[in-house]
Amino acid sequence: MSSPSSTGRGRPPRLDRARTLQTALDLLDRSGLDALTMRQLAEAMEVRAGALYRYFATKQDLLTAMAERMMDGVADAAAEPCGGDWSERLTALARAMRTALLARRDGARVFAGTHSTGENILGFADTVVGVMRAAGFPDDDAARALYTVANFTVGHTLEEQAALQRGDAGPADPGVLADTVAAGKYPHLQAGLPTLTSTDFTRLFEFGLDLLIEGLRARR
Amino acid sequence: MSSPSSTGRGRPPRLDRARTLQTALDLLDRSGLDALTMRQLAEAMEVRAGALYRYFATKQDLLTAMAERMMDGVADAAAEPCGGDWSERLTALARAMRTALLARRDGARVFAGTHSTGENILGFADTVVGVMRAAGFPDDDAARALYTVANFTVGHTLEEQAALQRGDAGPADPGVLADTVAAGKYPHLQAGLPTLTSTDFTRLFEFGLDLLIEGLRARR
DNA sequence: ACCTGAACACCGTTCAAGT
DNA sequence: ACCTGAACACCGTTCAAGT
Repeated sequence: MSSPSSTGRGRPPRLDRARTLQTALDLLDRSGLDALTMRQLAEAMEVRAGALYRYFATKQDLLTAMAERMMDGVADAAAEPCGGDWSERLTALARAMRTALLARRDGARVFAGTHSTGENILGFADTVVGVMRAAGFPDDDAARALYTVANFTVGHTLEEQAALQRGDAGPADPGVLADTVAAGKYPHLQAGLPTLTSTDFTRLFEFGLDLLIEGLRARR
Repeated sequence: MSSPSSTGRGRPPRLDRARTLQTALDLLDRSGLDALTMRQLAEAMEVRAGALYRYFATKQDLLTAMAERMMDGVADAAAEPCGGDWSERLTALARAMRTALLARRDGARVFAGTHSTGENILGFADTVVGVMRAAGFPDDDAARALYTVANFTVGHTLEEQAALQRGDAGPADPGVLADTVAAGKYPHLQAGLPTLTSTDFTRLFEFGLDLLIEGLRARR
């Protein structure tokens, strides 16, 4: 064990993994992913950028640890609907994942850009597959359901946070879209305009999630 | 009209939007998104980086144009299943989108990071909504179906290309996962291991797409 | 009109040297 | 053991000046 702060020898460290991670998450919320640089983080911790590399080998490692931490407690959502069947549990898990990503600025982008193998995501994955197996789904369908729900949730939340950051009112920007569509081309988009520019991302997410659940029900 | 190369005055330009865009796409395929810098692109075009800004106001604008170009012809996929019903057409459109993103290195990342309002994506969106409306779906469900299918497709392909770039054999890396899972925790992941480490991303995509189609069928 | 040269204000990362 | 200082090899973007 030659990892940092292993014994009481030497100066007490001004840095540690946990505090660095927390400061990084705070900085993410304040400034967004593009402004989350090793130098800005170092400044927030009152050290030089080089010092951070004692605790995270690369910035990618830091981002992975951030993604892992975002998923803290998400798997517990399966236990919430006590008497719930598989569909209620799976719905609760997907909602909890979206909520966790939405809870931090650029949360979906951070998650999509990393590949954690920590206990929070593995625990989440195990829980989802477990719910499906307990419901009688074969192992391969249970595994595929995990990916489908997770990929949809990430894809949706990526779009949702991007639209929020762009300042769009809803899934599509009303101003831009209305002008283009009014020209006469895209008649179907014109018909869908109220929904396309609606602000209700939650309803959009629930729609897609419901499709997946119904599709799984049909397969069972 | 004071845009570049408007009249025959002055030196013939060594640069233009179309050639720059094509070179950028070629460079993307050769080097990947992280190595696609304005300086590297300029070098490939034998100019200095500053010259590119006469044709694209920002790098983000260039990436948006790249994403738009990737979607070229994707909407045509709806016409392919000639006698097909809405479900076959929607399936064809989703497959065509995934194929288009897979066709270029980091295609999904480029697409997810931009927000084109060009005729290729608007045409794609209009076509998808049109297929759903023609099938009798109400306008709001048609619009939501578009987002659900698109967000799932982007989310899936993002994961697929990330796994390919990581060199994983399948959706999850066998080596890493097998070790962690063998420890005894995550019993459900252990059961799903064959599928989780399977190399068949196409099958995974088709599974999710089928769930969405079946969910839509149930709603209609 | 189109491009160069040079700068501005940054990046992630490394590593000898200090304490 | 832990951090600084300084460097390396880059970024995106701007803009006066050349041709």
